[in-house]
Amino acid sequence: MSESLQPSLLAGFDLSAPLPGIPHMAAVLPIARVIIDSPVPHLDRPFDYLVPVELDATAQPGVRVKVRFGGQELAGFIAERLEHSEPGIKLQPLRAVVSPEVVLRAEVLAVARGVAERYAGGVWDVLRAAVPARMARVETQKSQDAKRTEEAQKAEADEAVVSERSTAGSLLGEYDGGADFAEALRAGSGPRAVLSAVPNRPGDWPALLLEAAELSLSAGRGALIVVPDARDLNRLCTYVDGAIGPNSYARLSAEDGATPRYKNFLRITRGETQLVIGTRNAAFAPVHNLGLAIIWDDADHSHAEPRAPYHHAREVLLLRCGIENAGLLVAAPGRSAEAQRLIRSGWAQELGANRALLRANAPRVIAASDEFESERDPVLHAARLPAAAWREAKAALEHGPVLVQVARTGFMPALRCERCRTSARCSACSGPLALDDARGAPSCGWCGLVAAGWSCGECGSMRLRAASIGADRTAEELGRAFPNLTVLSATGAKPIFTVPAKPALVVATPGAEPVAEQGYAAVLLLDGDRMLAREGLRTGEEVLNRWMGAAALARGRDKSGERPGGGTVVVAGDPTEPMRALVRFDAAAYADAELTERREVGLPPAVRTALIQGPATTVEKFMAALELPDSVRRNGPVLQGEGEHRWLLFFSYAQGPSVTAHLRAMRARFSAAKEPVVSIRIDADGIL
DNA sequence: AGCACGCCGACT
DNA sequence: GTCGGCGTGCTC
Repeated sequence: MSESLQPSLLAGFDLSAPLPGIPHMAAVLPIARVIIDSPVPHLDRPFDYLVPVELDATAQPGVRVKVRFGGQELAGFIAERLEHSEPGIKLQPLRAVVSPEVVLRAEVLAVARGVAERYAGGVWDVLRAAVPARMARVETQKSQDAKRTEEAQKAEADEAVVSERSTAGSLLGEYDGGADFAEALRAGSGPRAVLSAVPNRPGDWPALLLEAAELSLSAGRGALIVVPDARDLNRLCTYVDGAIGPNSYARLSAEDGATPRYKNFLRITRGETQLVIGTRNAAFAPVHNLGLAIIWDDADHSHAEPRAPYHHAREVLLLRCGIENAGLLVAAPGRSAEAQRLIRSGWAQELGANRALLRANAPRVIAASDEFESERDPVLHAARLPAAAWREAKAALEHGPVLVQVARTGFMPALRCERCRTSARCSACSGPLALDDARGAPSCGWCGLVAAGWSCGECGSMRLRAASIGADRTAEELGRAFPNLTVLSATGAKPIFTVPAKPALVVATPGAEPVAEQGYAAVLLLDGDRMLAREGLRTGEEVLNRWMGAAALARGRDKSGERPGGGTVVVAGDPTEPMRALVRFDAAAYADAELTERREVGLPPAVRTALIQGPATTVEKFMAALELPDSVRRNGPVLQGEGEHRWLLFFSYAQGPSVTAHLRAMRARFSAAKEPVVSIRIDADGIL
């Protein structure tokens, strides 16, 4: 304190300070380490501030604050309170505590930092996904609301337990190793497992997941279930509402709107509930003492965040389970290669379905490759229906609804010149032309411009034909093949969630399939060849997982008339490996074979990847500056449009942390040197 | 994005 | 000798 005179002397000269003398700071832990809201990579680190005495009580770790930073007011979170800061830095005081609610718990911050590190991104970008926007109203009105419903909720839950629980046995116990897994959960330890769900069990997958979650709750630990989208969320929530009551858990989804999202988030962070069900951002939900995290259908692309740093909910949960010593259950109708890798590496155990269980519950699967047979019947041909599929559908329609899975949405989602077959493009932006219904004019899929007087740029012809058939067109053609029958069309844009147990044809795109009340009597998978024709490393795996998702909606095969007209799945197309896997109903074996193959050729997910893209000169400088071991494979530069370069790095899981940390540090250096932004995407889907 | 600090030229 | 140009780099 030998310099104590100097600061006060300086403060005396500081005319901008409204009050004379030094403001009063908190007596203990006067330093707040703050994570600031800045998109600038080299500012992606905490900064220290002084805590004024009047903010001492509320400025706790995890609260939202306002701070002054380089001449501007920024939002931030307090990461921790400290006794001392780095010497030689003149600290600013905190400007304000926005709300005393602890919205960023220490474990969640640790997870966010881990995610930022793994994806070479900014912590704040992760936090934006992890912590919902504040809705000030919700904070005050909440508590009384919770009290009021508590009584009703208890009564409701008790009642539900009586009606549902008595009929439910152990669904987990049906899987190999499932009983041990359940026992570990009940004991409060954090077991890790992967399973492919057997369809047609009581309550279906929602019952299975809830059973696992409740085992964790029974051990006094929290549970978290992450599903891909609103459709699955609604299905799961409906089941859970019926089983244990609507107030026994918190639902967390960005699609529910800012107010309900924040309201439910507060219930979780205040510890009012330990069971959370939600979509991808719920992976960060501040569940107290998390004991089990569950991810449903991790192969679904909705689990990947579309904004930087493009993290995947499965990877978030993997990190989180390590940090919080919680269990993990990866469950799906199929199997992702990533999930298979967890089994292979011994990190997770496989809860296998034995053949007897599968035989009793899986639908019958038929491969139909008889193009020429349906070629003769113009109606079947127009509906792209192999004769075998038509026969099965016709028989199944006696007993219930039939699902038809097609690749694309719309009516004619792509058009081409009738004469020379050049694909039809928009004259303004070169986007693909599409037709929405039988009568309308073609319009651009990108800019929406209506192409009234189209003529082919190659040959001058003015006539168009369909390059692909969408769900709506298929529905129309099927209506002709099956007259007097209800034909429904379900797509992402026009969703249908459930259909009654009555004869009907339900045409749907992958992921948009409605659930049939007592299962579909038949499921027709029509566009396999088209879906498999798409370029891409993971096409086969994706198609199989989409098929498995739809096949899981079919009834089980005939069991002594208990369910008349047991479920049949017909898959149309040329015989392929994914098709054989579907017939065996064994996505795990397929994923395992895929993983073996990827390991041999050194491609993801047997290895990890980093995609580096940006202005050519900057990217080349960036690549030259990287100091990575020779074992990191480099692929590039690939020209990417106007003056853009793209590189791809391949590295092992063991190298992962050091590689992503290095990329992150290098990006910060370039940012500080005012170089243009280099985009980095780690383990991006669909790039190969 | 602002703000301080710094090195050089013009003017008192 | 002092004031002020804006260029570079840091921001608790």
